Amino acid sequence: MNDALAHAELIAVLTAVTNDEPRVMTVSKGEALPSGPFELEHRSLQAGLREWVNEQTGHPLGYLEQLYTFADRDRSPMDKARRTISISYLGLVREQAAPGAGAPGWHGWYEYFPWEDHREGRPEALAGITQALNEWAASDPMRRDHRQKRVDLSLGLNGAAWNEELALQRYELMYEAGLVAEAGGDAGLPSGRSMFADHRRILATAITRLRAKIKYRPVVFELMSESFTLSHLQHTVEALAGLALHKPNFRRLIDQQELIEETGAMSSETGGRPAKLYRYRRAILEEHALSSPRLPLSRN
Amino acid sequence: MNDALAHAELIAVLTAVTNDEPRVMTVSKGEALPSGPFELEHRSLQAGLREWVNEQTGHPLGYLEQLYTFADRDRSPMDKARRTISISYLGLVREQAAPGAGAPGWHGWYEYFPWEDHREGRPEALAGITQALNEWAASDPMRRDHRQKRVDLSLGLNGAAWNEELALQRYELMYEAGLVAEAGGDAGLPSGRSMFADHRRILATAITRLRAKIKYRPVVFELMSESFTLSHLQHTVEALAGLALHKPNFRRLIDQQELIEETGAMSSETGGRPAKLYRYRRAILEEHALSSPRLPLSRN
DNA sequence: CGACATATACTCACAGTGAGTAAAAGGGAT
DNA sequence: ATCCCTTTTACTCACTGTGAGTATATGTCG
Repeated sequence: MNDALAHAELIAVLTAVTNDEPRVMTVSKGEALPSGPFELEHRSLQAGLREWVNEQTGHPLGYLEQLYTFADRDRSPMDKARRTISISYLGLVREQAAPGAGAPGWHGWYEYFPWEDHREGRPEALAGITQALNEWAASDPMRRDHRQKRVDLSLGLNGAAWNEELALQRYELMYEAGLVAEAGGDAGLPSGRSMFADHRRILATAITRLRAKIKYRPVVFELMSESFTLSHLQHTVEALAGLALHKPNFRRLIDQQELIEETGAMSSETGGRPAKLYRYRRAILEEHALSSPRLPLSRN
Repeated sequence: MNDALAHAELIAVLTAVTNDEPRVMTVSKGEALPSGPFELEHRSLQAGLREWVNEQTGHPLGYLEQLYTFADRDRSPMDKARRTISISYLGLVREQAAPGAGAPGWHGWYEYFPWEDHREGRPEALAGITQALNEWAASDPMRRDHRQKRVDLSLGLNGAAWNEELALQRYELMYEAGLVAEAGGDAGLPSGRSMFADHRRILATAITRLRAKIKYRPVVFELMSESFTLSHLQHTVEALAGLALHKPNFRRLIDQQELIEETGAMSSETGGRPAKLYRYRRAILEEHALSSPRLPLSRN
């Protein structure tokens, strides 16, 4: 039997939100995600990553979730006798622990994906990308319709609405069309900053996962400091989703879920009426199940 | 640096639904999930698994999705110089390809998890389990309340509703309480058939994942044959969810999503009024986004 | 031919959601 | 002090989607 011996490598996407801007921890001046070998002493993969992040960054790591494992042959083309298995994780870091705006190592999500931030309307970056993808779709007479539909759905064109969860799909579409630097060409488009190997793809995976998860699990609170205002909470969600939310309805949503409680204190940060401070009720997870999509049940 | 050399092992949870019963492919007379080494020739993990399943089982494999990767030290206690990394996958097999009821290698989900099938009401198996878990909760004076809440929520007691997606949570709770054979004791409870190593845990992971996924992605159709009746479709979903569904509402749900279309033919299988046959519209995935939980958007 | 079984079609009340408006409570300028 | 500006907080209203139940069509079997 051809016994497969392999390297195991852990890759971390550590995310924090500071100043209403989602950020990711990087190394090599923002060129790569932090990664390290899985070593024999580690109890488990998760434990390995935790230890390793602590050593290297000093950031206490709260929420941690596995993203994806891959071992494509193309990734280690040099060494034919060994394969590298990469296991990627998504980790959330609390705001207080995150460094200031200009601190080294942390870069904004939207430096890498300028077209993903729709908080102030459709970003300009999308204009050029839309045109380039439309041309790419038209360029293959055989698959034209199929390609055009993929483009429309991904970018929210021709009647389709923008869907923030399709971040990974969009990146892969641009990769396939050769619009990003990692795939060769980059015809002067605002196609965002590129990264080492497939690290930007991993970041896109993390963004997609997190954008989906905030809708049905209270993970945002892993990014918030102990107490916060409702506006602050909303801005954090908006930063992650890359969308502007409806204030009254956001508030209704939050308190009908009973996720938070008042601390009693107030905040007078932003030159308007002072806002109540809230804290997350951890106990909620034990009280009642969170709403998830439902099947049409029958009572008997 | 302590370079981590490791074995890579692929584990597959292959599921089909035959005769309205969800089944999983097994080896060793139902004692283990099929697994095999990841070899150097394989292009990628996914490709490796596909090849390997084809060789071993001859079943064409449709949908395939990564489940989880783990490498706990406890799993390979003998060999200290090498670690085994296990990468598990969920695969869906179409009904027509699946063998008959008594065929070797395929076993019903609910042999391993008798308490998970609520299609005909709460199964009897839950009575004993409920009692045992309540006793377990009460046995630790310090953590009593916390434990009791976990039990109530997992099993749907004291006001909580049964949530079919908690299959993994339930198994882990029973494991923690020492009620399953894999964790030592099994005090004569109907705690289901056990499996090699942590394979039953992996199966529980697959069940949980699939039960969640059928709600927001049209994966059921990966299990159906080319044409089917609405009742057949419903029974397949019910088999997976382990729940009875409300017929009129199930139908409404399906056709308002425009997932299927009539073939024109009829089926006169089950001694009542003949039913229309339908087929899945693959094109739907390109037409409009599937509904997912939504954030309260703002229009500008 | 009538009882039975299943498929299919329609109805109705209600809760949750999208969207917008109004009032409250601070700071700062005049 | 008063008025303006900003932000928080509170309330309203129409509408759609969902839970639940009932009625009708169309076959088979005794």
